[in-house]
Amino acid sequence: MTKKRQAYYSCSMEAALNVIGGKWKLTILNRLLSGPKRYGELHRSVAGITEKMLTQQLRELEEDQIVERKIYPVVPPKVEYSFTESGKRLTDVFKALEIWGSNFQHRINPISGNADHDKSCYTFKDEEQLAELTHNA
Amino acid sequence: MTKKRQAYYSCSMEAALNVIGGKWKLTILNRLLSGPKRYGELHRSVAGITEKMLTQQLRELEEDQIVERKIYPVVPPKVEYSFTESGKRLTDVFKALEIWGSNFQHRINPISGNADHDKSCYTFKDEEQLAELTHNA
DNA sequence: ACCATTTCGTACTAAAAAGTGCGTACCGAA
DNA sequence: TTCGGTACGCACTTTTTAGTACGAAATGGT
Repeated sequence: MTKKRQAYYSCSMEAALNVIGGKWKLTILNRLLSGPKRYGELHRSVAGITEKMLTQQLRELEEDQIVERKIYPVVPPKVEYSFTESGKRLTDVFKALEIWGSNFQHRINPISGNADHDKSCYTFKDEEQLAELTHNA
Repeated sequence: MTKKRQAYYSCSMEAALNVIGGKWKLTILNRLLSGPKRYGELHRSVAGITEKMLTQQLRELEEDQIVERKIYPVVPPKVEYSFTESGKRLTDVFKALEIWGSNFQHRINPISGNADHDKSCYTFKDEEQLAELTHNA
């Protein structure tokens, strides 16, 4: 059963949001940034996700051609997921979200001693760039 | 009744997505890009939205300090909504989403003669920049 | 013959988000 | 005194999304 989609988008932004908008998708995609991953690896590295949700989200990402699914004809099964070219281009979106989101969390919860709020899912090529952009407003 | 939020974000990207992730939020924010708008103006310009949803989404955006609500003490009531400074900084996120989403729609539905798919919700300061970025991959 | 391993499928349930419909306050004008 | 215009609030229903629980295939090793 493929995901229900809005019949109509008033603009491209909405289409993009729909693609990455699932509860687990950003986390899954983040894990794939460091290279292809097997189903089981993903399952272990995305804390709390059930197998059903993992499979479902991966299917949707595959359908949208964000990730590729490579099946090795072995037993027990081996399946690897990785970014497509189109998926790789989401990097700019991730960066923008990470920068704004980081500022947002500092503003909403400035005195939290909880370092969780500073976790960065996206690893910038240039870490200094993030630091700079993050604190200039 | 304020929106239920995830208790925990594994990273800032997720927090950001949560803020702009409502079904109508991108559209509403787009309308505000051209300046402050009254409740009624927004209602008329966002096709299909109900008053309940408009109010609800605006309340959430206000709570997250993305938009400001200015009440004029007149009868009948007059209320104006506009971006906060933090809200204005979402521009980078919008750009990234628009660029990627535009490519995505071309790829998913390339032969659609329907110009709807080309609607841009975000007006770039430099239109050429968009065109350039949109077609280079 | 039986078991372990890996990657799912699927019926069912629960929770969250969105949509419907109707009501309210305010005050000046007719 | 009733009416119009504006910006909502709220109870309820429907739709969508997420979670639970369990089952299945394939095959090499014991």
